[in-house]
Amino acid sequence: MPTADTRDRLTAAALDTVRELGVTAVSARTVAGRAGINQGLVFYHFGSVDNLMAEACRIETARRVAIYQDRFAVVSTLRELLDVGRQVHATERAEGNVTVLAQLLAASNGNPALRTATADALRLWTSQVEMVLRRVLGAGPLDGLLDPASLAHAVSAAFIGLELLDTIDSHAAEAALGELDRLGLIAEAIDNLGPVARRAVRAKLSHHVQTTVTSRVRSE
Amino acid sequence: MPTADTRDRLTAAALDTVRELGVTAVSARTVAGRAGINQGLVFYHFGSVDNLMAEACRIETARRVAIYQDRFAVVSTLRELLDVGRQVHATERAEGNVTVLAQLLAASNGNPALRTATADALRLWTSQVEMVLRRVLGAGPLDGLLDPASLAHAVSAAFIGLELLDTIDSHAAEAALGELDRLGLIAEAIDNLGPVARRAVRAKLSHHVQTTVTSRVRSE
DNA sequence: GTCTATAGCTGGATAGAC
DNA sequence: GTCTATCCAGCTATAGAC
Repeated sequence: MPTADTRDRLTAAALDTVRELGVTAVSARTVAGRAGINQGLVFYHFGSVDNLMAEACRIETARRVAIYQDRFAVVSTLRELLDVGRQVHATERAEGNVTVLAQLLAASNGNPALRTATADALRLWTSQVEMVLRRVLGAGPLDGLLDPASLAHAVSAAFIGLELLDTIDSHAAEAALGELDRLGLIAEAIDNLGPVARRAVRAKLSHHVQTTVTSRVRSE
Repeated sequence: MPTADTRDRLTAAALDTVRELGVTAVSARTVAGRAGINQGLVFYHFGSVDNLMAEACRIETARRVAIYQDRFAVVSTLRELLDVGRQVHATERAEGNVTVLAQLLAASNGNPALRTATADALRLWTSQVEMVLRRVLGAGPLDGLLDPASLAHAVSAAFIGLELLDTIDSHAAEAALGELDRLGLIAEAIDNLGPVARRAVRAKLSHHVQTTVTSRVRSE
């Protein structure tokens, strides 16, 4: 099946180009050249360079998310979530895939084809995170006070920003990630407080926060 | 002084282009055309398109940060910080300046001239955030357990990611921001706990977290 | 300082041979 | 399906008139 092979080589070459040179360096010529394939085939197989990028984004994200699915599935505490988060960050930074997503996200501005592809890709990540958060938060004292879906969006966005920061200042990104780690430990400590303190926190929270949650949910 | 006027018109037009069409749409022709100026002047005044973008980034960021400086200066509690954060997000989304920074950050990949400019620009924001965090955290029960500089990087990165997310899914970005708001309220509630609970939290935290902080600081 | 004109290049996209 | 050849648009950068 030589067709599939060519398509695969093109999507792989496109991702490599984004990783190493940034999205601005992507063109039918550079990508095809890297794949050792004629430039015209980009248009034969994908119609346009944007479509090639969109397809590559979809395929790669699905593949990466699938890799972590098993690890996400066994997370049940905040600390475990942080551990997995660190693993994902480390691996993805080495492989450069979150960077790819960040690049495509930026390039999606005023590019409808890419926009929907990156939105779909990001949703793959957030839905995974959301499932984990739902499980982790459901067991803790904050159950019902936070919205897992919204929090998942926040986490994903933070990850994207971190990966972008990493490309221009890796030291700062490393420090930031360590700090998030420490925030997680603090959250965990609060999670492990005795029942008296838990009730105190909940009492303080439930009024204002609960009303915020319900009003937001109602408006959706 | 007609020179400065032309330079200003070019940097302004460059930023407008990034805002409305994304960084990929920036070229000497599009920018100069928008400014109603001849294309060659980009090279006369700035030497290259990259340099124009870098300069525009520097100028604009300095201007935006200066606008919020007064507001940052009076922040002394976590809730006030969140309020200012919301204001910044709302204003910057309307004006599109954080989006510009996010775009340039992505475009900095493999572009040394832009890279240093965006790194400088981001540092302007983080140093502001750091000052505020130092003040806010110093008054709270977490004083000494968190590193304001690292946390400032994390906050800035999260903002960048949010603004990027906003361009492809504004609903998700809004939800994420609301959730961060709620996290802030929770933190504030903990901040306002009685002295007994405070001591309990600190006791839980201080061992593990403190050692993490000191080991990190020592390694720098 | 600003304009016109242009050289030289790269990129998107298509036609047609194989 | 893949390649060669090609057209055309748009881009960077410079030279030279004003």
